[in-house]
Amino acid sequence: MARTLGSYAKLTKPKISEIALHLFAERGYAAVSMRQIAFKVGLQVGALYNYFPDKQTILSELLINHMENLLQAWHRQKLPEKPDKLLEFFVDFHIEYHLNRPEEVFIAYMELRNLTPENFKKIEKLRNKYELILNKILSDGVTKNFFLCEETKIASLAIIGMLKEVNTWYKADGRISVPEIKNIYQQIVLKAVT
Amino acid sequence: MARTLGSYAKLTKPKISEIALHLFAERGYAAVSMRQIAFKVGLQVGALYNYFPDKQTILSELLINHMENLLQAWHRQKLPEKPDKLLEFFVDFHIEYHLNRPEEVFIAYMELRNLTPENFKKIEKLRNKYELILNKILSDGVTKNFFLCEETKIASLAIIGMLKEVNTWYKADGRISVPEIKNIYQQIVLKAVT
DNA sequence: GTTTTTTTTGAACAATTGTTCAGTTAATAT
DNA sequence: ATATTAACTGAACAATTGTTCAAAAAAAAC
Repeated sequence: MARTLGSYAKLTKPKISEIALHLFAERGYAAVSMRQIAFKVGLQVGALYNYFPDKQTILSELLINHMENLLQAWHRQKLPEKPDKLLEFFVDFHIEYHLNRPEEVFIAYMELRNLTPENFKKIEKLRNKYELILNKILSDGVTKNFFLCEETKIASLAIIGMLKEVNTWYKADGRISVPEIKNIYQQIVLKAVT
Repeated sequence: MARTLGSYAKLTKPKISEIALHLFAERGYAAVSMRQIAFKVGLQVGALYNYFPDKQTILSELLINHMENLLQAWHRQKLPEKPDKLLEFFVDFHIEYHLNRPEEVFIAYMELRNLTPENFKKIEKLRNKYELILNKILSDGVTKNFFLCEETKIASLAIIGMLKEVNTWYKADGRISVPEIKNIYQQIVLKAVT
């Protein structure tokens, strides 16, 4: 009878998301207009509304997907058993994953404000999940007498905070290579909880 | 002859800055209009332009003042001599200063993007100055055999990163008091470089 | 009270915003 | 080929944006 759903759409929607990601990261959500996105995709503004009900949904989908992908990626890893090796592995994983997705990472904590309360809560939940992964590594390590740390909750936040910082200064052509960065942070983190 | 310059202006300009600070922190620079600022100050839009040549200058003044005040505050401190005590003092100072100015801190790294390249460089320079303070504490401590740390530059960034994180989760009515937070971070930081 | 200057108003400017939708084009299944 | 629907255009909507400026108001010096 007729055309099947989503022949072009299957290509167009990801393209919109991708371009929106670049623009949001570069200029900030509020400073990017729907027309700018449409132009870069090669469409007129109206067409965007075939794929997203409004501007905000473009952003919230990006953020939610980012967090979900992060969690899925972690759970696909084969984890070492010894707590100290596991902590090193986490540091490694975090730096690797986040340095490979600077734009997602950037907007993931720059543009939270522009989410509806509902979407904001979704992100917050996913964040907590991620933070709990590290928290568990630490508390398990404490139980097994590998680590010494009274406030594992705060330590988790502190560690994630300092890992996150890497994204703000790392330059691919910089003085220090990624493996070196990982090493340095592994040492600092391990010492901090030993 | 006539009216003296700045009778009301001396009150009005700081008021504009203060209200802009609140609004920028709450909604983001791009999402706040000059009319919204004017309304909260109790003026018409046009009047704002007696005090600031444009919207961007309101922001850049806030950010530059924030960084300059931070550096001045540090140099007013009476510093302990022993490297480990000095590092503890820095942690203490940083947390104290930043927790007392959550809005300045927030926009100081959320809204950098909205500065002209020129103003951006100014801020970057001031940031480097602050970071060098910590870097010097660490390298002095290494020289005097108090600390063990190969990459003091990166360690500085890592430490500031993890201290900065406090502002994102601290709640005045939370489980943990400010002195406790300071203690925990002092321990983590000290261990990380020992 | 008059003069002088600061400070504010209020309206206007052109440009841009997110969103809607009737109508057009294009692809695909029959 | 034809019918059907997916995909997109293009124009319009009302609202809002930063900024400007002549004119009015308000305050202080004389």
